[in-house]
Amino acid sequence: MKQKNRRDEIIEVASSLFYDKGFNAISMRDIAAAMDIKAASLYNHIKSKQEILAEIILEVAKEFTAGMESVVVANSSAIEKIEKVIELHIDITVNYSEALAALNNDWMHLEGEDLKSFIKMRDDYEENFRDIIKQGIAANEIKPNHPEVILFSILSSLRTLYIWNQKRGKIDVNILKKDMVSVLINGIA
Amino acid sequence: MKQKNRRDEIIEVASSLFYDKGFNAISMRDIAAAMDIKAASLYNHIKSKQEILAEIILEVAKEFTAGMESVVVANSSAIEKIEKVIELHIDITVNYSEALAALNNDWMHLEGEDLKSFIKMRDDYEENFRDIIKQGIAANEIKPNHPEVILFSILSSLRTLYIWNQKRGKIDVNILKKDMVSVLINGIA
DNA sequence: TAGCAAAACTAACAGTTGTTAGTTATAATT
DNA sequence: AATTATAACTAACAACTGTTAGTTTTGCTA
Repeated sequence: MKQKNRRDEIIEVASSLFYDKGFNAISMRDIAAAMDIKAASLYNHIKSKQEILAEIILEVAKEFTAGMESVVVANSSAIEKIEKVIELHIDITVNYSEALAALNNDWMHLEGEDLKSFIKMRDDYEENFRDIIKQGIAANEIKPNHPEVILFSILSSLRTLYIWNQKRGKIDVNILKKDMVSVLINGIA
Repeated sequence: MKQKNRRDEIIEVASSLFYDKGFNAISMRDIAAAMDIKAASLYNHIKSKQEILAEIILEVAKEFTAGMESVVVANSSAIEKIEKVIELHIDITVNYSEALAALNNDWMHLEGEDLKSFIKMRDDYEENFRDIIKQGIAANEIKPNHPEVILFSILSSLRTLYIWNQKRGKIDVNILKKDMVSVLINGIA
């Protein structure tokens, strides 16, 4: 098997640079400089700049897809499922905080098959979430507001958590889970 | 007074191109092509690409600042103030949907004084919002969850509203206001 | 110590970037 | 009809982009 250490290092360094300025503002020479090598040397380990982006984004996207699938098949109430989704996002945020910036802001710079499969994963994910909410409304667990408003209110908070979790002194993960579940499900008032 | 029509047109076209791919992925030649002129001609109306970005972002940022200031001085309960902030975001989203993409995703590409004043406006805005929440907790209007969690849960939803409001068939503004207030303040359960 | 694969290097490519200088066309005003 | 401001144009710049070809260094294994 191909040795992967150096390649992973490139992807990690790139993630961290993309985090601050985005994919298009970072050049291959920037990535190389951050590793104290020359840009051409990167190509001993990776095929293209695109490949780096795809690697970063699709790895996390697959985590979300897998996590959502295990929530969907569980035998739980809608509210319990939403709690599980909230916890899923928090766990991924803690483990992949830098990759999440690329996933949120640079996915549109993916190309070809990578772009297509990202969009499919994202749409499927949202559709699963929407179904959970609709079932919750049908079962009188969830107030009958516009499902789309509920979906995007929760999902927006979860998707941008990565910004806040590093901006302010990191809140303990368990307190964060408890408080987010409380705020997003029971409201603030 | 200098005639501003053509200049505004450039900024509008640029906004719309930045919306899809971000500031760095759009060249001056792209903007010019979208207006059926040559890139060099743009410089009869604007000083630099940076100026376009600053114009787009700072105009909306000032709207938020002004709106928040009028909420802060109002003689209302914390919950009423938060309702007003939600409505402020929805109104701005409807009127400036394309500029909001730049504000959210490309603010870090501002430079010098523009960057400094954007960050100051953003920090002040968040600080005002945080204070409203803290007052609400102190007055027993708001449940005593971590103020930062409440702040970012609401603000994340509001800040990314521009994506959803165009993605799905636009929901009527008044229904949107009612439902968002309901979901964000009273929760979904 | 010799051989070899991994991973660095230098040099260069063709294309793109934001921007400037200098010039011409357009259209309104005198 | 002549003047003038506005806004377009062509041409070019220096710097930067992702990437490649070919070469040298590095460090492990035989």
